[in-house]
Amino acid sequence: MRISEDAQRRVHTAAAELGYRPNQTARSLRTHVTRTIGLISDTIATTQFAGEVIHGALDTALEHGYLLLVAETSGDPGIEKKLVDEMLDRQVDAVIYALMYTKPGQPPDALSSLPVVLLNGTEDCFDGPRVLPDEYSAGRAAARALVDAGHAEAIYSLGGRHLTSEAPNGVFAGRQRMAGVDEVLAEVGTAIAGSYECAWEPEHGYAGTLSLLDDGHRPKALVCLNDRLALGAYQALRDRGLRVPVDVSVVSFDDSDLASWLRPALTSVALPHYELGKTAVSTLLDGNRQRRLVTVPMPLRSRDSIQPPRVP
Amino acid sequence: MRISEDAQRRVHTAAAELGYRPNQTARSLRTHVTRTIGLISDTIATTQFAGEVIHGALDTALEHGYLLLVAETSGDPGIEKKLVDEMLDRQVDAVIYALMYTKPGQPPDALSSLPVVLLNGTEDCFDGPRVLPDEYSAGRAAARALVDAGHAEAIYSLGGRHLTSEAPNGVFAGRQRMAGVDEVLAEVGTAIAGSYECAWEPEHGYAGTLSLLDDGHRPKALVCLNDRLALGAYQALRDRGLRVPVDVSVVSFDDSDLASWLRPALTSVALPHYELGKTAVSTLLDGNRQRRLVTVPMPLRSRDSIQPPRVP
DNA sequence: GTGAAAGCGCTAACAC
DNA sequence: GTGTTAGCGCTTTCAC
Repeated sequence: MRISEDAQRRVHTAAAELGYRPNQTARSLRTHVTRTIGLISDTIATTQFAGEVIHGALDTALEHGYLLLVAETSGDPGIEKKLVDEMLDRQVDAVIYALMYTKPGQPPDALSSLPVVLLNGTEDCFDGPRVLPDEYSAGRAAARALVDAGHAEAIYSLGGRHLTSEAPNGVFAGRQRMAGVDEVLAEVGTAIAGSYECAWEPEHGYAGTLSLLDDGHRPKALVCLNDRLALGAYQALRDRGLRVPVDVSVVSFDDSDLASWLRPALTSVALPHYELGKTAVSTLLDGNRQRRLVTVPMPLRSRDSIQPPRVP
Repeated sequence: MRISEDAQRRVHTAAAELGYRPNQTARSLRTHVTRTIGLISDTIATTQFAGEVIHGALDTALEHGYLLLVAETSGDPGIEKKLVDEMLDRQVDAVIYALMYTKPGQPPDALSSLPVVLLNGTEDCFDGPRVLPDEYSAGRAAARALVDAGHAEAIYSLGGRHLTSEAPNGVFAGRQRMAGVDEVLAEVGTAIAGSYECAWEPEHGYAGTLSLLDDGHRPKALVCLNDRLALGAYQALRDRGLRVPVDVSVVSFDDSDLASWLRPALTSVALPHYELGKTAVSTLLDGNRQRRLVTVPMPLRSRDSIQPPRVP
């Protein structure tokens, strides 16, 4: 100790008073760490998804002194390349490569030099951590909610696995959710009475519900594969004079704003956007770059759209 | 020219082949420019607002070789301070200080040293460029849509200026929109038949519509101050056996996803989130730091919720 | 015009 | 341990 404690303290107070902060740029040049994480997404706009993901990611990043460079490719490989280059130029420490919804897709090779976590990507050839919502358990939770209320018969699915001409195998979330639903129903000795396969948009929910009804089906419960489908279902049921939940119980997925806006308020299994963002960052920061799957629970949000089936 | 053109070309091709890119950190240390813009928002999550704003801001930023450091304060001054410090440490070139919805609020003093544009802030004591949606013209456009369809009588407002006990003067958007509506109606020699003042959430839209109806009012047209109120209004009208647009025409504001999901699809004056983001960045980059107001048009999106009034 | 050298603000390595 | 120095990769300045 060549300088006195007093002197040291005086320097520190002076620094604090002057508001001295080390220059991060200079520090980065020397150390090659920028304390900045890139968040590259295919689409941040269309859905409410992104906002919460960013929020969760940012909160966790900030706790560790990191900031987020956020960008969106719009699915355009040209933009993606430019974005990746710009981020590399700025020497981001790591990247979250996020997809708007759970589907195949993986980060470009240019990113292979740094830590990357794949958010929402089902591509299992990606050689690093992937974080995904636990869609299978979500399906189980939805079915459980119905079963626990006493439902067993005439349970229909609206949306199903999202089987359409463009996606003949459906979508990942659909397959997983339906697998969970089917399993729980099987466990209590029953099964889905019918499934209307379609794209997960309100108009198909409306059309699907009408088509079910007009084909003579009499659903006592509807598993809507997302809230937008449930919106369509509500409209159709009302048009046919059926009441939710008195005549038909409804359970759904996503827990978007819609779920709480609808009347009766919709019971829905939440897509945990915020947690997904948090988990992506903490997975990135835990130092383990090994290939693995990190799964985030999807909690059931119980509201007013489920009640025990009426005995005829 | 000491080196031959050929040598120069060979160097350039070699650089391109090796994928050489100048180190932005080193460059920044030397030049004090990072080609990075900070986007600080009070809330990016809750609303779909943020996604599109970020998208627009990013697109424009990228065109100019800039990237976006995105952060959210959650309205917490402590977080805000930390965020601002972190951004200052990283030497962002400029900052967009954005508010989730149009209201008072201004950037902290710590940012006064660099170019800032205030997005969605009504605080006119802020000494720099502000960008705001043109709510007044939006009000005019909504009223015009009704008037052009032949409406003049029994036009009610739902939501009004958002007069509540917490906000006794309402909100900026409400005051502006209603001013525009009132003016257009006055121009054609009529006026609002009544206004239901409330917070702009679906349940109030529902309650407000019912209360209007039950008080003996017979609206032929409803100006809903946002789409969520319109959702509530649709539910209430349906409950009372009134059809949109046959019995009641509806026009709304925001043009959120809801507007296209509702049946009949809702005519709504759009909040141009994407354009707001674009405009914020281009305003930031045009070099003019003077205090001024940049206004972004709100376009009418015509759908199926307006038709001429029935003659009794 | 062209080439060399200084230096941005910091930290890691190195002598003492 | 503690003080000094070299150098991160670039741009700008200044000699030539």
